[in-house]
Amino acid sequence: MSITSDILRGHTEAIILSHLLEKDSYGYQINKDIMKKTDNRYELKEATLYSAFRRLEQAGHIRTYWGDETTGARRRYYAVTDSGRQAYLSYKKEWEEAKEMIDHLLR
Amino acid sequence: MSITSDILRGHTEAIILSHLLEKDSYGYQINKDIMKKTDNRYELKEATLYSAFRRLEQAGHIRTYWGDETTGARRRYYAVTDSGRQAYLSYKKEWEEAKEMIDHLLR
DNA sequence: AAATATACCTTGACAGGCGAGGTATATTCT
DNA sequence: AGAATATACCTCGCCTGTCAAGGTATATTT
Repeated sequence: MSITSDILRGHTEAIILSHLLEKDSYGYQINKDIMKKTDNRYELKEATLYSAFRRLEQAGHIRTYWGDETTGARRRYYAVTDSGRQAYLSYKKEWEEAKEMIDHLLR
Repeated sequence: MSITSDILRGHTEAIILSHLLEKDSYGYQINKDIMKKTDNRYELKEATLYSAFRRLEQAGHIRTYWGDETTGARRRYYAVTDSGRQAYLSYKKEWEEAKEMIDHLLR
């Protein structure tokens, strides 16, 4: 496993929540968007993405609904819940703290 | 597993290398030092610490020697090798990049 | 007709973190 | 003197997030 993967580990859910806070979206799109946002430096792998969706839904942080496409493949959309908004803020705070700590420890 | 643990995951080796760059040290001491450095907000658990030592030694990033204590329990000291210095710099650079990326994705 | 793009999903392996347990020596407390 | 604590080392086996590999279905492009 690359170092990058391990450094990014644990941020998946926060990244998804953050992205969904902008607007509801679906798996395939999120995957593409993250790659674009990072200039292809980071790909949120599909298997990782879907297992994160399951955890987030299980925790009540997101809810899902099917899109009403009349053409093309069906899309399962995800939306952040109130609980998800809270979780995002909590994650964010934790990240700020962790960032400071790691910076300190790696000095 | 707490969120913090997952966020910290993957930084263990870098944290150890960084610490050893200051001065050679041994397991028990490093464990205490990290706790002190972080105001007890983060404990590098012993099992985690020792498995990281094994990996670092395996990779040639650290070498070990026994202390010459005439009293108290014996101490196994660890020292960073040239390869370890390189690895530290590489880790550090990756961290700076990852940090920027996560900040961007969590915006 | 075949290839590609869009879109969903599951399974099983892998690796790092760590709880729980173990050993041994020295010091402090009652 | 005996018990408890601190110092110091270590291993085993579970847990969990990541991801390679595989699968399905529809629409478009070649």
